[in-house]
Amino acid sequence: MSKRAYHHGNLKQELIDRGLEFIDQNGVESLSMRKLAILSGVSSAAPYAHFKNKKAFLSEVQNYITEQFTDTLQKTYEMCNDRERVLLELGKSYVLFFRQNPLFYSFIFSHGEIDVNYYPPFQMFQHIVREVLNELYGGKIDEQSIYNKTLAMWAMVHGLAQLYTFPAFRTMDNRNMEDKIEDILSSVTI
Amino acid sequence: MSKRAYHHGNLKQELIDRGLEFIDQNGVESLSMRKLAILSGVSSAAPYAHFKNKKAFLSEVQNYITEQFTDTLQKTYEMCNDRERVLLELGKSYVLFFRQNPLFYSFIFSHGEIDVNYYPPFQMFQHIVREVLNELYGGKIDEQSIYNKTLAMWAMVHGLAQLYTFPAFRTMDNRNMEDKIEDILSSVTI
DNA sequence: ATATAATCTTAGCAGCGTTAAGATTATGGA
DNA sequence: TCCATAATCTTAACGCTGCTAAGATTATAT
Repeated sequence: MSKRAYHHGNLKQELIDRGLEFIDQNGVESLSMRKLAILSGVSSAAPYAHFKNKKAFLSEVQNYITEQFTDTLQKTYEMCNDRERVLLELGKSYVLFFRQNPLFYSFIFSHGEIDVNYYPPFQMFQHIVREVLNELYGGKIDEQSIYNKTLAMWAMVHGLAQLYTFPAFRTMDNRNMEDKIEDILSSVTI
Repeated sequence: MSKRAYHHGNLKQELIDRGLEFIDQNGVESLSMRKLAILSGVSSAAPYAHFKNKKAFLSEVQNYITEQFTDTLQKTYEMCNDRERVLLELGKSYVLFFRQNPLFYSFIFSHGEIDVNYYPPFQMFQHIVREVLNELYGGKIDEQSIYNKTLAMWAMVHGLAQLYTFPAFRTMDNRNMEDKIEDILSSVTI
C-alpha cells in the first residue's frame, strides 16, 4: 500500500471517492478522468482497467449517491414516530439532502435514466401516501387515486429540492429552511 | 449570401438555430462548437467572432428557449377564459412544453443560474395563485401564504415536468397525457 | 514455482475549446 | 468614389480531453 507501489491496491474505490468529492465541489462538467487519475497518484490511463469508460464510471458514482440518498430517507422514515408528520419529515429530508450537496442534484437527475416506478425514494412516497390515506379515509381508496397523489406529492418535493439548489436560495441557514419547507409543503393538502 | 461567400451573412443566428436543433436531438453533452461551425459551412474558429466562448453561446441558446417557453405559457394564460381552470391549464402547458422537447429541460435547468423570483414562468404562477385565492377567500389572504402556495404549486408542476422527460414516460401519447396531468394536478388542493 | 490474470505505464490518436496572425469583405466618411 | 477601419472569416497551433494498444509489473491460483 506504499505510495510508490506499482499497484495502487484500492484504485477503483479511491477514484469513486475522489469523483464524489470533485463533483460535490465543482460539478460534473469539469471532471476529467485524467485529473482524477493524477489526484489518485496514478497514470492517466489507469482508470480504464476498472471502468469501461467515463460514462460507466459516472454511472457508478451516481449509484453511490443514490444509495446514500435512499439511506437518508429510510432513516428519516424510521425515526419518525408521529404518523401525521412522516410525509412532511420525508419531504424535508429529501430537500435538505440536495441542499447540502446542490451539485449532486443535477448530476443525478440530468441524464434521465431513472425509471420512477422503480426508484426507491419514489416507492417510499408511495408507501407513505398509502398509509396516510388509509388513516384518513379508511381502506376504501382506489389505487389510481393513491398513485396520482403520490406523483403529486413526490413532484412537489422533488421540484422544491431543485429550487433549493438554485443560488438564490443558498444564503438561508438550515434552521430557517426546515421551517420554510414545512410551511410550503403543508400549504397544500392531499 | 452565396454558399461560397467568404462572409456567411447570418452566422450568429444560424449557429444558434443549429445549436437548438442539436441539443433537441442529442443533448448538450455532445455538442461542440467545432461541429456546429462545420455544419454551418464555416471554419471551426469562426464562431468566436460572435461569441466570447462556448458558455456564452450556450447562454444565448438558453435565453432563446426560455423566451419560447414563456411565450407558450403566456398564450395558454390568454386563451383560457375559465378562471377556475387557468392554473390547471398553465400546469399542463408547462409540462407539455418539456415533454415535446425533453432534452431542453436539463439543458435549461441544470446549470442553476435562474433566480426563481425573477423567473417569468414563476411570476405567472404567482399572479394566478393570487387571483385564485382572491376569488376563493376574498381579499384577506396574507402575502406569505400566497408565496408559499405559489412555491408549492410551481414546484409540483416543475417536478412533474421533469418526471415526464424521463424515458419511462415517453411512450404515452399526448391525449392520454393531458388527462393524466390534469388528474395528478387536481388531486391536491391549495 | 510458474502460468495466468489483474493492474499499471508509456505513447499516441483524434477531437475538443480557444487564441493569435493574417486574409477577405463590408461599412462609413472624405 | 476611394479608402481607412472594422467586422468576419481561415489557418495553424496550444494544451487538454477520452480512450486504446503494447508492453511492464505484480498478484493469484494451481
